[in-house]
Amino acid sequence: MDHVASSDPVYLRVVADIRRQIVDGSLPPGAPIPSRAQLTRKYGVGETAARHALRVLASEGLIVGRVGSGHYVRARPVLLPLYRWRFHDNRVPFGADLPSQGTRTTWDWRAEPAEATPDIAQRLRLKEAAPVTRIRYVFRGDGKPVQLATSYEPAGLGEPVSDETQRALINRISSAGMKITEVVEEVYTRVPQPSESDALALPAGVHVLHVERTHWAGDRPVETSDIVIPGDRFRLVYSQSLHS
Amino acid sequence: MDHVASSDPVYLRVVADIRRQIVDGSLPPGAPIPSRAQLTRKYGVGETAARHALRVLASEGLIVGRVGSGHYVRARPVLLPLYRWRFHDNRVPFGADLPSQGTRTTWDWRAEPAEATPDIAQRLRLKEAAPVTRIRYVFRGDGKPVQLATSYEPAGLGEPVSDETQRALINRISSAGMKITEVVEEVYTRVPQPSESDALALPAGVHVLHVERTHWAGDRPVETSDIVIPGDRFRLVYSQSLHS
DNA sequence: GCCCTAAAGTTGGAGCTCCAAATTCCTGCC
DNA sequence: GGCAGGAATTTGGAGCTCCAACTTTAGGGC
Repeated sequence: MDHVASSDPVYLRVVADIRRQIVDGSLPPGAPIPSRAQLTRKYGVGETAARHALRVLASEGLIVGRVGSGHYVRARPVLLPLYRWRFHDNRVPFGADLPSQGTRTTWDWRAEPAEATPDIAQRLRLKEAAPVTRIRYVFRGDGKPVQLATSYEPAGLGEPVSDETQRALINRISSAGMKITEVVEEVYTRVPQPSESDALALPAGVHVLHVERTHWAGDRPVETSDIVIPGDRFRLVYSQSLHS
Repeated sequence: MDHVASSDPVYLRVVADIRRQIVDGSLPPGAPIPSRAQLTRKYGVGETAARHALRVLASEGLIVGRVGSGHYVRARPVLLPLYRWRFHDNRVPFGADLPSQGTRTTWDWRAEPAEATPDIAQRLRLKEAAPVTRIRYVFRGDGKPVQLATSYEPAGLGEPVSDETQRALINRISSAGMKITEVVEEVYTRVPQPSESDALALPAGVHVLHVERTHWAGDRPVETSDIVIPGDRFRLVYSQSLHS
């Protein structure tokens, strides 16, 4: 999952190892992370690498640094609940332009049980061949199909959004001057309400995630998924392309 | 907006200055960022600070580093379209427990025009007193009001999601074993489809953002907004508490 | 047993350096 | 004029160091 080649930067080796321990539970919430000095000894790396590793993990939200004390696994790791997300495969294979604002839009969808392929399983953080729900959409602009979309989600998440709901969403969004393809699949996940047992006051809040694969007409496929938070109080981040 | 106090780390000074130039356009897409060596001279900081600043900006997605060449403003900055987000003020002032799964849930909402207070304006990245839409929600669990929510969004984003739509969403989400408060306001923003003029193949994808302020019953107010992307292909990130 | 103080440890900022790999640019040769 | 090759830059990894601010721990005195 995390495989880091030996040719990769050493700090990534450290990151991957600690992250693995956090995810698999050997480092439970609240557990202290070895200090900079200890990491240099343990992994035989320089202080720069140890530092960099800790900074990456902290920026990932997996650990928290407390000045004078140390780094700790976040008391309420925000990682796990977010493993239930949805993967959306979004295609525009017709070479057609997207329907412009005001175009009458219709669509059909059909949900069906399926098994997670290795590809999908990895993205949804499920085991291979785990039960998933595949939802196929055909979007039409003025009657002409302009977009095919296939969405995968872990089985049991519930019924897909109904036709009316989706219509309402699309109408709302297109009235906001955005395009139809902005209607995407999303998974709402909430970290439970914060309590005083939290190591830090940070968590809480709502996470809305989306992973998307887009095949644009007349363009090379781009498989990305990014989430961006701008501004000075926020970190602005994007993920890398899924495939190169 | 970006104001960085003089007591703040110097690398943040550099970050803020370059970010400002990118956002206001003096550094247009594709423009080269001064190199490490130049930054040290220009700002009178050490190489570590210059480096750190560039890394932060790169991790924010505002610039791209090309080995051997330099750092450049991303051809398609992902920052601007995302400034249209929605702020959600979420309250549970009744001391009541949230309705558990299966509880019958009803709610009312009312949208009204308003002017952005300094507080809201800052979060929505609008000018002070800019027109916004305030939407007030009352959520009821088995008839008893359990949650008040106030949502602010830039005016003109479109009508709020209708009652039926919201009902459908809530039903869907609660059937997935999540709680009612997971129904949040979201803003869909899409970066235009990538083209070959992009400095890098990265952009594309969908951003779903949410800023939330939660006042939990019997708990100190927590004002946070976080977005998390787990896994090895993703950076996992959260923002800081909005206040302290 | 308790409290206060001092020492030790830890983070995070900041400085400097060296190097490999990649890009750019310029010079000189044909 | 065109091309090739080498020099100069630049990024990104990695190493080391010093220090202020803070936390934790340990010890000594009462």
